[in-house]
Amino acid sequence: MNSGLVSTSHLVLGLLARGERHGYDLKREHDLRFPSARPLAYGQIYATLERMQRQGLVDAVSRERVDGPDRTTFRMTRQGRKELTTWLAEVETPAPFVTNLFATKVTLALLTGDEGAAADYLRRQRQAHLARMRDYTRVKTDPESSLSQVLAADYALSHLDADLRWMETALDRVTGLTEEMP
Amino acid sequence: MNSGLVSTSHLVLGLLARGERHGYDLKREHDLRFPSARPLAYGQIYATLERMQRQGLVDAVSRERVDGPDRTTFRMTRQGRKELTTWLAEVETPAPFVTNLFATKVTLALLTGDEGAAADYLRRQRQAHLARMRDYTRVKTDPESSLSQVLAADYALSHLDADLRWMETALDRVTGLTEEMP
DNA sequence: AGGCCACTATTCACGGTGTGACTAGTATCG
DNA sequence: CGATACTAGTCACACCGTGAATAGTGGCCT
Repeated sequence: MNSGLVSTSHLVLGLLARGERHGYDLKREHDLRFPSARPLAYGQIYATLERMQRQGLVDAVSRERVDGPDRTTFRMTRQGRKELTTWLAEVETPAPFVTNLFATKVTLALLTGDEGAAADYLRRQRQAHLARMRDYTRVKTDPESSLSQVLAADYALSHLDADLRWMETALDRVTGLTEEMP
Repeated sequence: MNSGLVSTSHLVLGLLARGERHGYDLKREHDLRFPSARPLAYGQIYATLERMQRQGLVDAVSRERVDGPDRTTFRMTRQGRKELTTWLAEVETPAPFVTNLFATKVTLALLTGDEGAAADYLRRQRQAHLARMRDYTRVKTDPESSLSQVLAADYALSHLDADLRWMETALDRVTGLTEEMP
């Protein structure tokens, strides 16, 4: 399940859909619209814009100075618009492979022959997840929380819970395994 | 929730824990141990090994020819062993931010002012998820499936279900929104 | 008046990460 | 004896992100 990755280009494209923007602007708009999302660095935006320009998705409109240093304004090209609508309509096919970090760690721990380490890891990881879930639950019940924060918390909670259920069964299996050993 | 990323170095380190290996070997062992995982390209392994060597995590042991082209055998250094055990014991702190691809798409679709597209996307994404879930359910009930496949399917299913629940509420919200419009 | 800080806006060098094409040796099979 | 498949690795390249550096403007405090 890697269906959690958002390409920076598409993000920028989406933010440009409403009109011309310069890099600094895009960054602030991003932070405003996606407060709970993965942080986006300034440098990242400029680098992405340059790549997108090379690919013909955006155009540098103007270069002028308004109360401060020079700013370069960008707009979507027709091709960019097309790419955006395609992407927005495109269903994300959940990856045909499964990336489960916990399973990988446990498997590798067992491979090195250390069942104790595997079980220990699982127990501590479970504790960490439970703690994180308590945090999100607090966000949900906090009347100060914004709607988008509550929605993000909901999403996070259900995925943490999914992880947790996997860990419980794995733990049963691993401890069962070690107890069988003489 | 980006707790689904496995760094290639750690993976390689784990596979090297049982003894010396050369790149080609590592690739095959990976495919054997992690059949449901993200595919790992040969080139990726060699590149990773080189970086790890630079970082002092592995050593090139020997360079010899055995029934075929030259092969370079690698082994973990003491530092590599240490890094591995640290990593294996290290609890993954779920990211402090939430990456929700579906939410991002819907938000951007709404930003461009296209509620229809947003709702439409959600409906089709839901269908895709349901289809994928049927696939995994089939894997689970298939007596031919290996244990690791069943476990992977379990994990995938619960996460797909978590996504699905998020999409259902989002869909209610978006369609409610468009119906309010004149 | 002078100094400092905060904000705006961008650039640059660099490093990790992965991809696809290519080379090259050996074995096998018809 | 030629084609093919498997083994093993190299290389050039592109993407993506980071942190530091640069540079202009305005405001505030003393």
